[in-house]
Amino acid sequence: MSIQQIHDAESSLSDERKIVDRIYGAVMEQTLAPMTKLSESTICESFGVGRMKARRALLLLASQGIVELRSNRGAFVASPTKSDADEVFEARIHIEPSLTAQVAERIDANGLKALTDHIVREKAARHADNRQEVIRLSGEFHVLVATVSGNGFLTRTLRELVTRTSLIVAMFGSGKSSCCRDDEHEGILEAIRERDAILASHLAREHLEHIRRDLDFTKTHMTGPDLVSLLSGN
Amino acid sequence: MSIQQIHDAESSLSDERKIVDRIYGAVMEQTLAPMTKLSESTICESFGVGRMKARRALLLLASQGIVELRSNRGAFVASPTKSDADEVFEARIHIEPSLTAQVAERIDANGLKALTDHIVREKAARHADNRQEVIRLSGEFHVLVATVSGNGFLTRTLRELVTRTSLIVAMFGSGKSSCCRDDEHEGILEAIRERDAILASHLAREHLEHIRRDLDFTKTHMTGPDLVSLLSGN
DNA sequence: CAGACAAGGATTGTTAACAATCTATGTCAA
DNA sequence: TTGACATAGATTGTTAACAATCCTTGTCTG
Repeated sequence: MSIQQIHDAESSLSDERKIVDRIYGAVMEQTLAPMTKLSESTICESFGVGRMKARRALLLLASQGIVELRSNRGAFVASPTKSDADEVFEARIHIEPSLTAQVAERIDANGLKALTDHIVREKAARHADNRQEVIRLSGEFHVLVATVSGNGFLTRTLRELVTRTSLIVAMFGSGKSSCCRDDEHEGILEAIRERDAILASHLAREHLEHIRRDLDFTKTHMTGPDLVSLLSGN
Repeated sequence: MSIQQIHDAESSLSDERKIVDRIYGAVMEQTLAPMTKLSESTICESFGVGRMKARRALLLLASQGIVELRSNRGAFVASPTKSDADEVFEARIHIEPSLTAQVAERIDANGLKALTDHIVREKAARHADNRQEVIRLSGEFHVLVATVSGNGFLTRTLRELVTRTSLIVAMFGSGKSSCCRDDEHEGILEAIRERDAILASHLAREHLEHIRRDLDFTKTHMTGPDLVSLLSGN
């Protein structure tokens, strides 16, 4: 009976949640590029769900700015503008330094282990030159900091911000350092481990500013270049 | 042609948006109490929309924690727990002081006028003893600060936080000062007007802590008391 | 009289068909 | 050859009917 209920909960609520999570993940590891079309039929077939579930999932993604719904045209992976990028980084700079400071003050052994383990995985992925894994883990580090703070609201908020950052990097990233440098994450972890809230906060802020500094907003919005390069490529 | 398009956009996308906005408003002025059932038929009739629009609106509200969807049971206005309240205030204390400081540094004449006008309306409502209006405007002040900062993401985030705070106050508010004291808002505005970022930040934080301090988590979750009082009342 | 049980009604969840819009292909004329 | 136009296909938006679950009410038994 309870097993049935658990199964029900997994298959009813989690259907949409599962779709949303998968698309979040694909965006975070930059498998899904901005402006990619997400047709209902594609999602229905990929996840084996009805059209209703697919539409609900797309609505949820749209409400979080990951997907853009155009009337009678369908859903597309969002393509943030420079203005969007400014908003996202501004929001992150408001939130993350303060949050990181709090984590440094209050973290317990479990939280510290979670962060440490994550850094290990991140280094391993970087060492193995697994680009997708590196990108995904780099983003997830920031979400993990929110998670160990124990604040569900901020965890959700950061998840959205990090995912949107991934889209921003896909749009405006300047090749070389298109993802977080792991030594910066390591530095933040060190500050947290030593309970140095001020340093942790400072490093978090600098880290965000480094990411933003590596963006290049001069290049045309990837709409043009992408089409042009595709056309010239063929 | 363009008028038609505008109308289309208003009636297609804005249908759900309109429903969501109205429910947000009702929660903010405490017309909608926690745990109130929001049946699909009610929403369909109230807004003159089909069941699909109603369900989509409820899904959006649920994704923002304003509404709770229970499987096969329907949608209910959320009833935050103490733990939820802690998360919301923690998040607000991370965001609002920093945001208010930034506003103090960067605000322009238009923004200043918007905030000043708002305070005037707030005082008028308080003077007229219009409780609902006072509650609504008190909450909206915080959203307005985000709005004048020009950051759409943070505006949306604060809108959600303020609305959830309204539910928290409905659950745990200790009668007397169940809403913001306007002199505190006025003080924050003064600090902003004088470009004193540090003071503005400090006042914003204290203001939030005052609101939180006036909560009373000892009283049972309003589920019990409400039912009991209703029963004894009849 | 209290509590368990069952039937009916009401509400939600799902599916399928229909309508409307957009996109792509092919045709025709300049 | 190029451009506009029309038609056919595909995709999205909407509605309505169906299925499943839950809640209420009434009944029956201990």
